[in-house]
Parts: sequence; structure tokens; C-alpha cells
Amino acid sequence: MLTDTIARLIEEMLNEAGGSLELQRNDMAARLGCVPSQISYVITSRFTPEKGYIIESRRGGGGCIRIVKKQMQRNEYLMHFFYAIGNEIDERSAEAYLSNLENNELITPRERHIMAAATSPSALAPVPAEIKNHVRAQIFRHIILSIMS
Amino acid sequence: MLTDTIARLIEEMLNEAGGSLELQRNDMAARLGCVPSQISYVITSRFTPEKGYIIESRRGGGGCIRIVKKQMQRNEYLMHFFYAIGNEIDERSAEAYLSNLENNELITPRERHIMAAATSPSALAPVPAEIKNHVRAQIFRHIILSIMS
DNA sequence: TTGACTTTGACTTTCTTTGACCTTTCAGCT
DNA sequence: AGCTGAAAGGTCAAAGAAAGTCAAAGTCAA
Repeated sequence: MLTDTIARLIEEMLNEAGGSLELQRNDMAARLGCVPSQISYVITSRFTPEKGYIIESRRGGGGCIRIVKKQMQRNEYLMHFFYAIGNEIDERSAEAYLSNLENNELITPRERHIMAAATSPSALAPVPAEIKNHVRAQIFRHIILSIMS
Repeated sequence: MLTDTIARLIEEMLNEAGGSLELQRNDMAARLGCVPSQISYVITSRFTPEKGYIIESRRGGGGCIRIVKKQMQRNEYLMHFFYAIGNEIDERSAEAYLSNLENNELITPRERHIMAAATSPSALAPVPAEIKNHVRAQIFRHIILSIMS
């Protein structure tokens, strides 16, 4: 069934993209050889809020549909991050984690900025180089814990 | 999308210029290879008063468009904190500042938690005692800067 | 056969891009 | 001072580009 094919495709893309994704309806419809409204149908019937998805969209030129899968329970997800961060983390990885958190709507853009500032190289400038990544991880992990409701 | 490109550019310039900026419509349009009215469109659709921007303009020779991101009271207040924090700060004082910030609705309760976590003794445990308060101040000040704009 | 789910396509709404035309300002000239 | 033309920016409507909506028709299992 067409609907299932499309749904599977979207889920796949969602996984690859790590839980959030923007797609263009016309584009996708053209690639799959179906009418655009089919895509809308799939999204409204399969990617509902009850199933843990958040949908946003913009019309007009350059418009798109944004699908976000709310991962597990928020706290589980945060716990996952907590462990993933580990005992040391460099700035690049920290940035990556932050954008992941933001994309999954676990933190706001502003909170992301705050966290980025708290773990930035310049904020940690006075910290001895040998323990810098350790301190960064420490701060990061404490922050994660603090937003676990 | 053109609109987004222009909006991003303006925001960037605005940040660099510290919140206020004068631009020449024709100039900018020429540089970006678009019609001048596109610039007007971007400004009226994205830099609205509701979003905290003030727009003024002058026609005629040497005319220009002035964009101001108003948040001055806020920023000034934050700047006051920034200087008040100084080069070192202990945990008690940090807490006091944080509740002050929250009471003045410059940060949300959640953001307060994040900041408290980032500057908490346990997060900073690995930092040598002699520079702990210095590092805390550094982090705090960077966070303050990150929410100014 | 009925009812739930799919598929399609016509029509609507929203946002973007462009261009023609309007208004304001300034500098230079009487 | 008053006029004039060039140099800005302002406005608006039309065309274009997406996405949304909804009802009619199709499908399929119970």
C-alpha cells in the first residue's frame, strides 16, 4: 500500500537524521509518483502527536514540512545523553550534542546558547588544559541532570 | 530561499554591530542580486515590532534603513550583572544573582536551574580550588553574554 | 453490504518574488 | 527662496511556489 511505503520511508529518513527532519511535500510526491496530498494524508494519519510526533510546516516558496519524533520519554533520552557524554568531552562534540538536543526540542534555542556559553573554550579558559575536557563534561552532565524534571 | 538568506544576513550584521544597524536598500539588493523591494519585504515580514525590532528609514540621497533590536533595558540590566559578577564569584553569590535574574524575568526558572547546575560546586569539583571562583565567574559571565541580544 | 481506510484532484490559503509606479530628500542652480 | 533632477526608499498588485483542505471515488476485509 502506498501509505505504508511512504510511512516507512519517512521513518527511515527520520532515523537516519536522528529524529528530526524537514521534507518538501511536492518533491517527495514527485519522487514517489503520487499526488502531494497523499503525503499530507500519511503524515496526518501516521505521524500524529499521540504517537509522539510533532509536525510543523510553512507554505509558499521554499515551504516545507518538519517532523520531529519525540524520543522515548524525555528523561530517558536525557539519561542517554548523560551517559553518552562520558567523562570527557571536547567542544565539537558538545556542540553536536547541543544541536541534537535542540532538534529534538528537549531544549530551547536560548537554552542551547546558555549551555554553549557555559561549555565554551573561552569560558573554560582558566582551567588547566589537562582537565578542561573533564570539567566540560562535568558541567554538561550536571546541566543535563538539572533539566531532567 | 532568498528571504531567509537576507534575513540571516541582516541578523548577522545586527549582531556584529551590536543591535543596531543602518543599511542601504539599493546597495544591499545589488550585492545580493535581487530587486530592492525584496529587502523591504524581508524587513516587514521578519523584523517586525512584535519581534522586538524598530525600523526607521530616510528616502532621498544618502537615504537608508535603520534597524534596531530593542532590548536595551534588558541588555543594560544584564550588562550591569556582567560587571557586578566580576572576576571571581562564590556559589552563594551566584545563587543570589540567579534568583535576582529570575525575579526580574530575565531568565526562566528552567534556565535558572541550568545556570545553577553549570556553576554548582559539584560541576566544578575537578577544578583546582584556587581558581574555582574564577572559573565560575568566567562561566557565569559567558552565560550572561549569551542571553544578551 | 457496510464501514474503515486510501487515493485523487480541484480548490484554498499562505508566503515569496518581481516590477511598475509613487513619495521624499538632497544638491545644485537661478 | 524657489525650482529641478537625481537618488534614495515606499507601496502595491500580479505571478509564482508551496502546503492545506475536503469531498468524491476506490478498495478491502468482516
